[in-house]
Amino acid sequence: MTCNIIMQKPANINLSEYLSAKGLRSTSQRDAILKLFMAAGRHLSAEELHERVRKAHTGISYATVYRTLKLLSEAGLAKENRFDDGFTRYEYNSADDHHDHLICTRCGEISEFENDKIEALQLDVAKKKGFKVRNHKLEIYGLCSKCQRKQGE
Amino acid sequence: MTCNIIMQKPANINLSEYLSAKGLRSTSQRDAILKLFMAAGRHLSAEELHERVRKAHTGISYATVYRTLKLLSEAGLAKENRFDDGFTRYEYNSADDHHDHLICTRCGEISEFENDKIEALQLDVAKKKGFKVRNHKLEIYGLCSKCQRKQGE
DNA sequence: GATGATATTGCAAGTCATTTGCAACAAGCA
DNA sequence: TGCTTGTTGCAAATGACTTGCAATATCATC
Ligand SMILES: [Mn+2]
Ligand SMILES: [Mn+2]
Ligand SMILES: [Zn+2]
Ligand SMILES: [Zn+2]
Repeated sequence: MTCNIIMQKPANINLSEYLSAKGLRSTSQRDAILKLFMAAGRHLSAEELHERVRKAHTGISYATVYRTLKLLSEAGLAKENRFDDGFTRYEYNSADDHHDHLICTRCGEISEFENDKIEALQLDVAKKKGFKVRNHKLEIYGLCSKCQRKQGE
Repeated sequence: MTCNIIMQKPANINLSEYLSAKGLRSTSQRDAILKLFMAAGRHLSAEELHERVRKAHTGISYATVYRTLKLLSEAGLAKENRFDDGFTRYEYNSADDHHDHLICTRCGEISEFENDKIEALQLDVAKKKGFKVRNHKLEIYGLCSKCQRKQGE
């Protein structure tokens, strides 16, 4: 018997601990934003997250969403992605997760993949150039299967 | 006996032909910008190009550099790159050239590579998901060999 | 070579996502 | 409860890039 609910792997960071360790404060806004950020699917823009946040907790400002998203990124709870659509998208950063993205340019769907061979080949390439890799970004743009069918509509 | 001078492969497009085919006009600004764009190393921002252009031909505006860069991209003579440093960088687009980038986050050096295995594996990944690839972007960020030596300075 | 329709330019002003100054406010320790 | 200092909402600022517009230049036509 398996669990069909998609579970988010827990992050290796706890927000309240991070905050108090840094002399920062827990606020209802931060709690609300983190909660909705985790509950939401991945790859939200600040605007999309703000929209969800304001529905549940009126009065939370745009600026606070931005500031909190930056905080979460610094804390390691969020990861920033700049795809080719003009704004930054954030995704929940579960522990030790690395993946790259397939992005549908028609409907915006973003799917994820991991490929150890590609990762290894990247290191080979870098090694040949004496380059020390810190991070990388692989984005594949095109049409998802649904949108291929819809082509020509 | 080999040629040590790095030669730019010729583009498959000629600007004046492109312009007249589209009912557009050749101007001294466009000529100057293209000339300096090609002469310069790769991956220039609009600002960097404008700086070079204004040194040689006073009076050419920022807006014209931007407009010309967009024109060159549409003509297939330039390629836009959005790395993680906040602005668009353009590179001369020689015929049938595809490559990916290694970017030094300390000095900004950008080097290029091609790796057929990685390209093939990307297609495999996409195929498994029923995804039709249109283009992709692989950027490896880290430290170039020079900057590794300078670390700690 | 002069003419005229229209593309192009420089400038200033406008976009748009994101950031920031600031005064009102709230967390958390004493 | 009081007080220090971090946090918020709002509006204004940023900064890369774009655009409206009047002046100017190109080029097909005469
Ligand atoms: Mn992702
Ligand atoms: Mn390149
Ligand atoms: Zn799609
Ligand atoms: Zn370097």
